[in-house]
Amino acid sequence: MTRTVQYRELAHVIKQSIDDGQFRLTGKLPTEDNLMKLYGVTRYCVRNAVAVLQESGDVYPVQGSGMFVRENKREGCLSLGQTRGLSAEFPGKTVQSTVLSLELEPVGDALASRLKCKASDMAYNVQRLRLVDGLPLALERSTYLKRFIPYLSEEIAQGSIWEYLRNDLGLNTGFADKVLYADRLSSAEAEALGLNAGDPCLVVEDDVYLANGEMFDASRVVYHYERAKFFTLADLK
Amino acid sequence: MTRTVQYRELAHVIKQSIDDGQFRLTGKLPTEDNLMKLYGVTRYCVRNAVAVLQESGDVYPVQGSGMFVRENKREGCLSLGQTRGLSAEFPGKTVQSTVLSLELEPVGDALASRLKCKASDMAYNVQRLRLVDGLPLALERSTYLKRFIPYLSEEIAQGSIWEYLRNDLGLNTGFADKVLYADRLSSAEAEALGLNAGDPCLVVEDDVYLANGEMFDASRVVYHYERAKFFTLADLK
DNA sequence: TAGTGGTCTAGACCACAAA
DNA sequence: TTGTGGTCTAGACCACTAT
Repeated sequence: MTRTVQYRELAHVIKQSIDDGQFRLTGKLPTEDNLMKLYGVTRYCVRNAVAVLQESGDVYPVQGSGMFVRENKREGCLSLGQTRGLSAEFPGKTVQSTVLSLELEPVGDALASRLKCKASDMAYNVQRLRLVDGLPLALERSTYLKRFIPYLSEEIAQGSIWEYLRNDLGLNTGFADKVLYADRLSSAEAEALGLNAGDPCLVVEDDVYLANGEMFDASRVVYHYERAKFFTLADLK
Repeated sequence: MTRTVQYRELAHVIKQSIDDGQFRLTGKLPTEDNLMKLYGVTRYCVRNAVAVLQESGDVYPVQGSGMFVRENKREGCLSLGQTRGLSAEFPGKTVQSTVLSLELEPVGDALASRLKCKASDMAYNVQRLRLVDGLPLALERSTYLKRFIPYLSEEIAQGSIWEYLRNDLGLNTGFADKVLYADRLSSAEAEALGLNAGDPCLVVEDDVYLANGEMFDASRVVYHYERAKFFTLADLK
């Protein structure tokens, strides 16, 4: 008998079935009763597994009727709700990063309050131009507290910092606060993105936290307004 | 003994306590055990109540340590995750709407596929300028299927359509798909918002669904880029 | 080692939808 | 009326944190 978490695994299996189109005929999942029998688990596990899929927007419930399959992404749009790094957003495409600068320096007064740390705390400041299939998509400036990210190099920054943090450093990421707004491009930003100063842009500012609630990253990303659209789900309950 | 849903009520009570600052000293909720004893409910109810607060971003869990209180809104920002109408976003301020047009007409080919209905289906098309404390914040064009919204008037549209749908029509709203991007203002849009043609703007396109999964509203809102910022939470698990 | 949240079992009854 | 998801009880043991 396996003694691992059952419901996450079950959620994954069901998600696979959805992607395989196994429920396309009815548009909904098997009943909880059937899922219990199919996978030999209790109702608790089934409901937990389905709850995972609800949160990710893969299904929605209709009491008395069933769990219906739902699209949780949009063609050509970046996902806002579940950030897993830009690389994960473009499965078929080439995601590259040009590292414009990478420095280890004190956080400074301006960011210290935002990062809830001392101004003298050390941090990696990274500036990258993110390219998708060779075209500039976004200009990113990110500050990682050294306390949590002990090492960062230009070579790593050229790839996916996100995957490095999770897979190599084993960082237990938790959640992020995001602020979005439209603005005008500065001349420096415009040049990097291949646009003109004053052109529109979409700005996303992230405060990123570990699972234990400690903030480790503050970032500001300026997106090319013609190439970046975002998709997200909202609950209206 | 009340036979109503306990956990929603409990969630509400806990939320009140949070807002009252009762957990400010420790920064976290009482333990599950204590909540059980405090409110005389089982652990199931406690965990469900806390799960509600987790989803809304009011708390986050740290296994072995506690449920910590978290900010789920940002000063001067609109909430993206839980739309309850613009009026609900500005508790202290005056939210007005100038109705630019309101017509009952067939959906037409362009919107029919998006609304998953026939082109001949009737719908209310509403255009409104949303003002906060007298200043133009956004220009909204929304299409409501008559099948679900049998009546709509200019008087209603001057107030909160959202509250009308929920409180008066008793509509059981479910969820919304949102697409966000930056763009340039057309001359008509610019004039309404008090800006210049070609200026940046933030566009939000919504597909809004009932709890049973039927889509009843398609909208496009163009926001004043200097006055509208959005705040949202992301899960990184 | 004690405290705290996470997972799981095996039931029961309620609320809503569809036939 | 039957099927299906929603709420609830009363336990048990596991995993992680803090001391």
